[in-house]
Amino acid sequence: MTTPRRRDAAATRQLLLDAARRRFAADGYTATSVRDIAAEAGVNVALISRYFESKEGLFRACLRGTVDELKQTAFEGGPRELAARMAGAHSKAPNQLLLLLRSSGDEAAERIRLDTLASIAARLATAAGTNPENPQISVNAQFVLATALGVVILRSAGLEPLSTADQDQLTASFEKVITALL
Amino acid sequence: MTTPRRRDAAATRQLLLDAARRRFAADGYTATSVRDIAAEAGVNVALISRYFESKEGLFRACLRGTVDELKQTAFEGGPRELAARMAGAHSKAPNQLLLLLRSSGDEAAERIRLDTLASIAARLATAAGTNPENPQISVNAQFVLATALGVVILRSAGLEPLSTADQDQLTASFEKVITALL
DNA sequence: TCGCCAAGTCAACGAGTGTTTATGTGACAT
DNA sequence: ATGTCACATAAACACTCGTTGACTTGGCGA
Repeated sequence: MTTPRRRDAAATRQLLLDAARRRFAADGYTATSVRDIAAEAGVNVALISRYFESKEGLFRACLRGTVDELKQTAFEGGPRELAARMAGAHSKAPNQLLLLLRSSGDEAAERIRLDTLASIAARLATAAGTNPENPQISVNAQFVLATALGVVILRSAGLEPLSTADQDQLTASFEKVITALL
Repeated sequence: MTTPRRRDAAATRQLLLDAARRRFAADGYTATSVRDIAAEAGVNVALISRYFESKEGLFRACLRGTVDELKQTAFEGGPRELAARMAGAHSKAPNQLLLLLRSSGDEAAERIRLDTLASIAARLATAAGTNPENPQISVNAQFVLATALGVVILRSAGLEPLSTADQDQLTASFEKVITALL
């Protein structure tokens, strides 16, 4: 095992990715400048273009990471487990979900965003065990997704008492929505 | 009745307001430039500063209009009426709700935004007739609001089948959420 | 009819944007 | 110890942003 190098391309790349995810999720794409990201990461601005080609490239890389993480999370179990998992995602990694709502104007990124959202809703519908062919069920599953996203937004906006609600309260509300819709 | 004047300050002011509402709601605050708004309104850019003092002033004016309209809409009746009213708002004036989610970075506007959202949730809770002192009820009411906002976002993003769902389908799903939570 | 003032136009400003280019520099292989 | 090259930096680029001031023009009152 080598001691951490002072000049490590992979490490600084990761620093940029982490900083960008936080900034993009918090302030949105256009409101975040590459200088903001570089400053938060503690590296030089030019490295963004070097490692990610462009600001859009950096955003796509952030999105790719989020999509990968979401693909790994399993949607299984009854409504109670599903609700608990959702509430956990809110307190653990709210940035992941927020990022899916940030529009960049880039065509490719927008398609990834939409496909990911649709995929989550579809997995929700099938996990619920209800007939996925029923169109009303699809709408209901996307309603559940809408609820989860709306909660993330309102919490990040600082709306009380939602933003300080503990995990049990979130789980209870989520469970009611899920059982009612799926 | 006078013929419409070619140079009408009030009329051009309204043109700017309408264009700004559309643009801000669709693309967000920072992603929308004053030149975009002026072009869509068909007027000169300098008139924004003249009539609204600044871009922030124009945004505040848009927000004020939305808040006024929302204050006039009544939240009364049973879950079915509430659900129908919500579904109607989505097909009629989605921009109004979207605008409440657009952050401008301006302190005053942000406070108006948050206060309005909290007020809607509170009115939802009291309209449901349940005990508003129960903290879990407050969270549930804000969950209903979160669902409504999430649906607006997903619809504006073009997520199928949600964005092409008709009013009856939306009403049915909203009703399930409302009865489950309130 | 004509002067006046509100309504609208135009060009420019400084600040901030994303990106690139030339230059520096630290750490490993020899 | 030193040469070398990937890693990093700083300065500058061209461009867009919001805003401002001087200018023009249209339409109503006298």
